Order: sequence, then structure tokens, then C-alpha cells
Amino acid sequence: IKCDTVHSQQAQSREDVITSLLDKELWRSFHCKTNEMIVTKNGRRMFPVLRISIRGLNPDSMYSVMLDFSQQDEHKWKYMNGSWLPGTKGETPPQQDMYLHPDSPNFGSHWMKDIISFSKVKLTNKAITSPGHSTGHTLLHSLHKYQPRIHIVRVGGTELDRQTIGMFSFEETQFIAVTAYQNEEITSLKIKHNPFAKAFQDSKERFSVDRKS
Amino acid sequence: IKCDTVHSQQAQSREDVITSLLDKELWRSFHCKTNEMIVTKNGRRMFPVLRISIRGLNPDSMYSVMLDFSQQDEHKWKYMNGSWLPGTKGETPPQQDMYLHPDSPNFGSHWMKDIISFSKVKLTNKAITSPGHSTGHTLLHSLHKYQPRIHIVRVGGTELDRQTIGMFSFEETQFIAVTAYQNEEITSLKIKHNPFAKAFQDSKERFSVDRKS
DNA sequence: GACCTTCTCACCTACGTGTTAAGC
DNA sequence: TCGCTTAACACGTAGGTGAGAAGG
Repeated sequence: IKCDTVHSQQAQSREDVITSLLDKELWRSFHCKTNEMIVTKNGRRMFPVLRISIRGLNPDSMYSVMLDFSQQDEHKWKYMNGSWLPGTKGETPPQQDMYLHPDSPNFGSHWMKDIISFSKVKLTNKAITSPGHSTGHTLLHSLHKYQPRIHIVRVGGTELDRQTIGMFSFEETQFIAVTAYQNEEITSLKIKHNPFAKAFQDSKERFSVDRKS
Repeated sequence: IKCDTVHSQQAQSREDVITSLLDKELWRSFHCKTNEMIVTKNGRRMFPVLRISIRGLNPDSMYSVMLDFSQQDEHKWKYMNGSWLPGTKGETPPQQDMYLHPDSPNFGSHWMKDIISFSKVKLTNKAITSPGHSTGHTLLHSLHKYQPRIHIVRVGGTELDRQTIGMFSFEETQFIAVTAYQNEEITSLKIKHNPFAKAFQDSKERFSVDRKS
């Protein structure tokens, strides 16, 4: 339905920095069904994992790469009769903290050398999870829609001397935060592609999500 | 025997940087028996793990922390009749590459905030381990004696603009690289303290390594 | 009741141990 | 034979899954 109208990148860059999203096919298969991400008290990883490549940085300059989640609208969404509908009442305003990629800070050469993976970021619905919660947890509101955004910041000699280089987001990575999956097709896609869900690959009825029909 | 003569730190520091070794009691219990570390083709972690704390860095300056292994002498060592003896023939010259702590580079405030652990460094006896060997592997010669050394380097705006701040080593962390444990007392200590060896904790005869006797 | 959240669970992935037997 | 190295193995640690029942 809307899968053909996805434009993959919105770039606002002060330098000639280019970022590319990996696993686009996978992301789009989820996006077509309206993607959902589980949030838990202790934090849940994302699947698919946000992975990007970066070009155009100065190899010898120092950068940090960050991730945050922009609340896309003020609706509380509701899954009814097989589709997501915006709720009537507007909900909570955003107050987003940044997830710092664990390789940060690092040289441009480091960031451009390999794929940059955000596999370790955890989504939570509780402000304070546990004593050892540290960083790595990002607070989201369940049943609200989010757009992941990647920020590239140049860091100078001191910790406060920083300058935003670019902000990048990819429409196919949008999702609705949930405490339990609503759409069974999303569940099936998660089980099919996430290695950690292998236990359920043969024990659950499969939907024909991949058939060309 | 020689356990009482261990001096714990040799510091050569251009600034007032102080590093402290953690788990000194544990390290000394191994050092008393002449410590051994396994080297394998694919790389083996160290146990005990090298863990230090650092003080005296400039919180806002950027540093990298590195680890290397200084070959202590030119002997090939041999375990005979319960003790290590230096072999007659001199052996290979050193050619040591540095293991970069995965948090590198980072601000002084980061390095001083928490304990710095070198748990992920892997010791190998093969130059090229596997296609995905990447960094994290350090080549050592089996049956040679090594002294781990920690280097702190200030890194500037560019990747090559760096200046060594200090080099620190702790005598109780010396070891002989082996492909299989020679001294059964060392094996027992490893099994006793390394959680990953728990499978052997109750199935193997224990030596009275900890009795005050 | 309907909706959403929380918790426990079996079942995985991923990989760090020393052991043992085989290889050289 | 002897000394040393290698590879397969059982058995742990550590932690990521959705399912399902229970809670609010």
C-alpha cells in the first residue's frame, strides 16, 4: 500500500556527509505492516537493528554518533480490526534524551571503516529501570509513533566543544512502541528474521507475509 | 617465596597520572605459583582480567589507553619437576603491536569514572587467526615470559597528533604463555576463580592452594 | 468486560572454560 | 618417546526471544 512511497532519507548536513541505511528490504517489509517495537521496564532491543554506513567525514577529526526517537505526532494509536488508528486525545509532549553510540567519540576514519550498528540500544517505558540501568536505555511512550534519528556531532578538544554536523532519518524505520505485539503479521516477521526468536520458528502458525500471492 | 618481594607499580609519567591495579590479592595468588596464560589460534582471554583505575587525567582532554606485552627475557621456559626453568637457547625477538582499549579514544572524565577492564583482549600464537580476526588479538610466543604494560596516550584533534602520557606495569601480572597449562596449581586457581570454568569446580581434585597449612 | 502492562518461563544465540584425544 | 600444539567436546555464563498467565 504505502510501501512504494517511502523516501529513504532526509538529510540536513553542514558538510558533504552521506549516511545510508542498511537492510532496507527488511525494514520495508516491517514498515509495510506498520512496524512495532516492544518496550519493557528493563529495556528491549530493537529488531530490525538500525545499521548505517557513513561517508564524507574528515578521517582525522573526532565525531560522536547519536540516536534519538522523535515522537511523530501527538496521537495515542490504537490497533483495531487489523489496522492502526490515531486516538482522539492528544498525548504527552516529547522529552528525548540521546543514545550515544558506544564507539563515541571516535575519529572519522573509524566511523567510515565499518558498518555502524545500534544493536545495543534498549527501549523502555519506565524512567528509572534499575540501579545499574546506566545509559543505553531510551524512554518511549507506549502506543505512540516514533521516528529514529541519527545525529553526527563533531567534538573538539574539550567535552563541551561540539558542533552538529548532520541529522539523518529514514522513513522505513518508523515504528509504534508497544508493550505487546498487536499485529500478528509483525510478530511473524520478527520470529522469522530475529535469530533470538528461533525457538518459535516452527511452533507458530505462519502467515503468508512473504508470498507474492 | 617471591610473593613478598613484589613491588606493584613502575610508573613513568609525564603528568601526575596515577594508575592502580585491581584484584591484587588474586593476581598475587597466581604470581606466587608463576602464572600461565593460554594462547590459542583463535585467541584466548586472560584470567585474571587486567583491571585498573586511573586518576590525574585532565577530564576534558582526550586519551587512548593501550595494552601490550613486553617479552621479559630471551629464554624459552620449560616446566620440569614442578618448576619453571629457563631454556638454554635464546629465542625470538619481540615485535609487539598494541591492543587499543575498546573505549578509546575518550575523555579523561570517562577513563576516571569507572574501572578500566581489559577483559576482551585475546592472546594468540598465530599471526593471522581468521578472516574476521580484526583487532583485539595479540600475538605471543608460547613458553615465553611476558609483562603486561598499560600505555596512556593523549590524542589531539588529528589521529596522528598524539603524545605518550605514561606507561604502567605491575609485576604481579607477569605470566608465561602456554598452549596447555603446565602447573596443576595454576589450573586449580583458574577453575576456582573464573566463573566460566564453573563446570570443573566440583569434578576435579582440588589442591590445597589456599590452605594456610 | 476490554485494554494495556507486567512477570515468569522455555528455548534460543553467542561464546568462555578446561578436558581429552589426536596430531606432529 | 617425548614435548608441545590442535581440535572437538561437554558444560558453564550471559543474555535476547515471544508466549502465556496474571495483574491493574
